[in-house]
Amino acid sequence: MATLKDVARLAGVSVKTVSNVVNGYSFVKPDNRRRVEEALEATGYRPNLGARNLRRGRTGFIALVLPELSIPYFAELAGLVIAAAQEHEWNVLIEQTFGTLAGERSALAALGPHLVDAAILSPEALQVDDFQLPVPAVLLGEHAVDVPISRVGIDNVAAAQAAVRHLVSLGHQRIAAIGAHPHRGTAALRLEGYRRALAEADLPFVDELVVPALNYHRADGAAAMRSLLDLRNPPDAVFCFNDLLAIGAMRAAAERFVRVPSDLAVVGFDNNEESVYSSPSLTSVAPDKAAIAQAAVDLLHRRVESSEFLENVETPFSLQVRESTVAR
Amino acid sequence: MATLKDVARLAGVSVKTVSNVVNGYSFVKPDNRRRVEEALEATGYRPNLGARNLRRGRTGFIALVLPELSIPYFAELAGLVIAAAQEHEWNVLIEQTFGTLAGERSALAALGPHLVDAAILSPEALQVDDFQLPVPAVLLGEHAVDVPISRVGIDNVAAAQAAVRHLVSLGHQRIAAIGAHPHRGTAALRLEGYRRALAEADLPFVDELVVPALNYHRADGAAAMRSLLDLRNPPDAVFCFNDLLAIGAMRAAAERFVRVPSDLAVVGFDNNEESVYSSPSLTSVAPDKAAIAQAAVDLLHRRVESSEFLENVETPFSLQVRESTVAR
DNA sequence: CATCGTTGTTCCAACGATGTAAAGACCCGG
DNA sequence: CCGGGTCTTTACATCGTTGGAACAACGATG
Repeated sequence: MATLKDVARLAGVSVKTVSNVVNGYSFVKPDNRRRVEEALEATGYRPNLGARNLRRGRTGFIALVLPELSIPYFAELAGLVIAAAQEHEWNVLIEQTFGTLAGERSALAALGPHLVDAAILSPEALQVDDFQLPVPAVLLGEHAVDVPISRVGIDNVAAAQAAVRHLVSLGHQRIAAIGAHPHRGTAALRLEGYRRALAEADLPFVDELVVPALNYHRADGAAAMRSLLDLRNPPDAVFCFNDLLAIGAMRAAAERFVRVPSDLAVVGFDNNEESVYSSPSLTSVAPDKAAIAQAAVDLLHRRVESSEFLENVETPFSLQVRESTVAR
Repeated sequence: MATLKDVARLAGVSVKTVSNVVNGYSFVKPDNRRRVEEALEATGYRPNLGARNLRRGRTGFIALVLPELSIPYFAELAGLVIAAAQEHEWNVLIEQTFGTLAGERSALAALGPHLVDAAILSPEALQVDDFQLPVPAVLLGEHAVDVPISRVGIDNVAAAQAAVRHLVSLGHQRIAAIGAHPHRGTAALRLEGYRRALAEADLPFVDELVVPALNYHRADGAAAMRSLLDLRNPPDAVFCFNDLLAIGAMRAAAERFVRVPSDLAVVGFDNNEESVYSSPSLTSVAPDKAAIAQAAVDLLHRRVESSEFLENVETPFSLQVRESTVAR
């Protein structure tokens, strides 16, 4: 593989002159520039990024730390982050934590300061002490603990409130919630939005209608729904804290011959592509994932470039109404 | 951040001795070793991977080039590849091609020889000339063109045949296929499996029952299904070349009040998690994705270490029978 | 014609790690 | 106490790149 030295020899100039041409330095004689460019062409020179970054003190990578790629929300987000990072000539390194404290800690430990320039984190279990990060970072979504790191995400309270308001507006009275979680920050906020929407409609907050979910997988949604359907007085609507829970809930409902939406309205959260094609299709809170990815990457880029302190960014969301809350 | 030099100064030895301790070189006096280890501990030294790799001529990264992370199959696979790569101390860099020739070419161009040690490719449009790769590579799945690169994947013909055989065994006579594609290698093989299964059951191969799909998204499956349902004599079963097509097909069927599986049996391919929870759940060919990821990474590792030439690897698959082909 | 400022180029050091060769410490037998 | 081998450590060069200083060439200025 050709190095600067090879190109320099071929063009009959010094290594530094070639470097200057490659990096767009202005003061190079047209004649030399031409010769260097020809030599670059002839050798097919590509800079050794490792060496360049060693010299520059940068790595050219950012880390994206998330629970699991098999969760559609994170897969979609990862795709968008990769695309956004490309604009800043960053490559993305994905670390999976599987939502465990140990997984998150080991992911953070792995990203030594020399491996990445910055990190985008989507933690679920980390504690305050863990946030001694060696590089600039952004948190996606909320987190229970209060740490001085910028956050990017939607207003979870307002989003949940909008979802439940929608159910209220359709006349539902016994509205359940699936996805309460002891440590997850977003869960607490979505629960708060649920609570507020009930309150403003003068509906009672009923403990038995709020079902926890330890993981946010389809199986957890199905299990939670089964327990709700077992109640003496089951709900007529359910707000799930993510789409996977909702898909699982709809599945459990179908198994009991409970019809959605006529017997039970369902709202999800995340607006996965999957939810558009399920039968029935799923009404869902739709965070602008592209905006989240873009904001997170841009924020990190400005932070790395200028080390300015940066605020949190609130991205927009919308409610996508589909069949699961209105009759076909 | 601490470097070898800092540690050496603190321990009162040369840089190389510290390097020797870090790399487990045997001949270090116990006394020095102890002092170095203390100094390592005290400084919290972490090697600069960029510098190490510059010296060693390796990068510590492999590329995973795939169409799109928002396609569940590739997201799940990516997660498994990341996990498998960790065992060899490799980090994974994901490049998305969006299934276009331009996208694939630019992804290949991006992975200069200095960026990654090896690459795992899942191409859909590349042509023979494009396979002048600067690093060892593995192809996932088949590809129409014949190039001297190891492949890892299942026997697509046999898998498709098993799927269609299953439909035949349930008594279906007019079995359609969705997903034919002019350039995609896997599409041709799955079509061949379909053809063979029909032939061995003495069923006719009917042109109008084979529907192409340019992309393998849910929308394409839905469109294809609609065209099949518009036929004067619609099929009583359909084999889709991936699960997304099948999900789309089931959705289109539901919209026309065609019941699955009683009016129409559906089989998919890939066994996405999504397919377990759809209503009805989807019968699907299940490639062993973990085995594919593991085999691809291991093969590359051996190739990089020893530069031995390596054969293709055929991984196992199974057929997961679910509600879409049997009555609930 | 000496001086100056601008422009263009080269040389050298450095980023942090490791391979090599050679020097130093140590122990043994003679 | 010396020669010779085995451990152990060190100095140095090197990977490919870039920043900075030094230097060279040049026309313009006084």
